[in-house]
Amino acid sequence: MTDGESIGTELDDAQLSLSVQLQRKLEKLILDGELKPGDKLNELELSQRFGTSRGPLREAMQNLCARGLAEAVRNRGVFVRTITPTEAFELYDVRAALFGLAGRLLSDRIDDAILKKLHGFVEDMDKLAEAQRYSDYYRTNLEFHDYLVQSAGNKMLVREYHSFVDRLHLCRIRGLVKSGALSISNREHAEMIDAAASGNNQRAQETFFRHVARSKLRFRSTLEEEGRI
Amino acid sequence: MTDGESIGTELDDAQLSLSVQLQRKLEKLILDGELKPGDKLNELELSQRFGTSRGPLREAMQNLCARGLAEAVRNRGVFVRTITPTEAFELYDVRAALFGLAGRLLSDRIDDAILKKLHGFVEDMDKLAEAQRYSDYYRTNLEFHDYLVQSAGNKMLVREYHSFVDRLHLCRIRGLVKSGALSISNREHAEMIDAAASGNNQRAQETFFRHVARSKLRFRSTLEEEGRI
DNA sequence: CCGTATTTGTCCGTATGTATG
DNA sequence: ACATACATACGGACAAATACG
Repeated sequence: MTDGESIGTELDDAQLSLSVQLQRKLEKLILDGELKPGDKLNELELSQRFGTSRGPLREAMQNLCARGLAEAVRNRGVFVRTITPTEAFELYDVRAALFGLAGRLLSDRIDDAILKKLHGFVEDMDKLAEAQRYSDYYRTNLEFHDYLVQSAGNKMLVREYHSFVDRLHLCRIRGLVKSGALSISNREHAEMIDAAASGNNQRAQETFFRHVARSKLRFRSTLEEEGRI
Repeated sequence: MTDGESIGTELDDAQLSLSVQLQRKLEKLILDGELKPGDKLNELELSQRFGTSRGPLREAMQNLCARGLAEAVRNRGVFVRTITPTEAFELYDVRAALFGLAGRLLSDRIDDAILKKLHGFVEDMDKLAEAQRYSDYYRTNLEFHDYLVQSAGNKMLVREYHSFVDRLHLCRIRGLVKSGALSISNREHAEMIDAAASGNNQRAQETFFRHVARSKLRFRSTLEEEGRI
């Protein structure tokens, strides 16, 4: 297994229908910020760009709409979804609830292997915080949260959680990119692990929930500082 | 306002794109059980049945796939989603988390008007339970839960909650259609209202969560009795 | 292995609606 | 207000790939 995993994005063709392939490409364009909120998804332009006809492309765009990454306006076209601050707050709350469930479920199935891996994440992030390597911290932080949700063992939850993380991504917030926020945030991570390891369902859920709730508050502060609210 | 609300399903045309209209019709067919899990959605047959071309129909089917009500198999077609017991349990857990969030949010904004309406629902259901009018109880029960989620004031939550309720609907469980389960269930409803009115965030969330968790247990029992597990 | 049916994707035509000058 | 240009929405016909009997 020299590679075979990381390809994924380029050569997974073949098996999937064209509309699904297009859907993923569009998704990538949006999440990478190449297509920004409010941008129009021009059928002709995109179909030529991808070398397909308009049919599959329209199907892909519909798919994005259903998942909340885009929205269609009758007779005007499809646009990248614009998330208002109010909607972002709503998304945060739902994400908190989903993440809380992850904590609750995880506390019922956590074992030494998971625990070890989780502590590894936190140690890594501690070092990255100290070294002020914000970008790496951000990435590791995402992986840490992903791993937590994955470990809860509920596929529906994983799918849904990502759906909300993706939509929040439309806001382009690297909220915690300042000063000592990193180590504070990482202290919360350690608390979450303890809560999950305690075996106390409800406590784990609440701890996980509040972690995202605090992210929401930080996000709100950022918006206020930027005068966007 | 003699009517105007109940039409909705028939004459909402005009404004919406054809693919959205078709999506709703297909959704109705599935949720009404006219199309059962595993059934194939034949493009030609359906497009003729609805009097449209394949384009909008395919877009509608993609939309259903994105929302988990159907699934597409390359070069074989689109089929109504089959929910395995395992998946159903997963759906219940996520639904519980979403419903718990509704309780938490509701406890922050509940007022006399909402409280009165909620108590009205419970009284109605008490009467229906006594009269053993199961079908009416079931419908009112759904309305009650919908109203709770609506009242939480988070549109993203409403949308997501319904998505999960719909998918669970694919299992066709009228789980609580037996004996004294109704009045027991309704006692839980009263407890939920009290918890929401207490103003205690966490308690409300937990109470709401456990209500769905108990539904999950009842569902599991039903499956076991039917030997499906 | 072959013939049929179905799906998938493409192309073109037309109508309708929106935006722009 | 009007005309033009452009994009979308929908329909229908066609070819290719694949599944199934």
